[in-house]
Amino acid sequence: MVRDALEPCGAGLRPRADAPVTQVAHDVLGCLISHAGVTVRITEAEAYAGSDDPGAHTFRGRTARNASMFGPVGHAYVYFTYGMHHALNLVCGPEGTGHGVLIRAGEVVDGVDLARSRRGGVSDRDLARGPGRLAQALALDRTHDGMSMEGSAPDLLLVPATVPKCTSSGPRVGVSGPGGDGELFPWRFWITEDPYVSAYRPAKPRRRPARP
DNA sequence: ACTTCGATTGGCT
DNA sequence: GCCAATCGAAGTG
Repeated sequence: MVRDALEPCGAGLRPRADAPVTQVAHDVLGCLISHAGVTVRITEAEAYAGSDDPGAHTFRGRTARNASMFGPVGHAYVYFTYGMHHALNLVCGPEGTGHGVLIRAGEVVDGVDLARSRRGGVSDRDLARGPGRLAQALALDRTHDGMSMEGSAPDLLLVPATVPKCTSSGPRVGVSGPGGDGELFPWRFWITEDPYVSAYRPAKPRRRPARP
């Protein structure tokens, strides 16, 4: 079995609770994820490991915002950030650990017209190239936080497709502090040389306020 | 109650 | 390359 970190679940797949979150982030590459009439082939994902991971939203424990990350696998964590963007995670690991995989980018392979209308005339390459863009293409917002990937008609469907020829890993995007150290947490995974992978940007250094 | 800033994006220099 | 947008979560007092 090639994708050991995923298991059958209703009409599709879900992360295995006993699989390392990094392996899930790798194994979702090349899979198809569908919501609201659009299907995306996943090209890039990042692992976040709860209380073990200073870069994770769940590092400091459960809050109203991140509660769904502490739930069981087979559900999504969708959060709102920067006052305007949403991002999609798959809940991973044993219930209560707060582990998850951020789906960072992909190629729209079905429902292209719908995705274009949601994304307002950008190039097809940019329809879902980046976490905020991908969430917009899939029409995801906070109302979808906690949605199920299970059942015969799940809210979010993950299915296998062609396994990528070659994958790469490296530091996570936009993660500052200890969790941003690629040597400790090289937990961004992508399909090597795929044009639908987002551009890497280092975390912006924290600016100190000027003191008069 | 108040302040800071974010797992980002798009527009402009 | 640089920065404004935009708002709520989380941290501080």
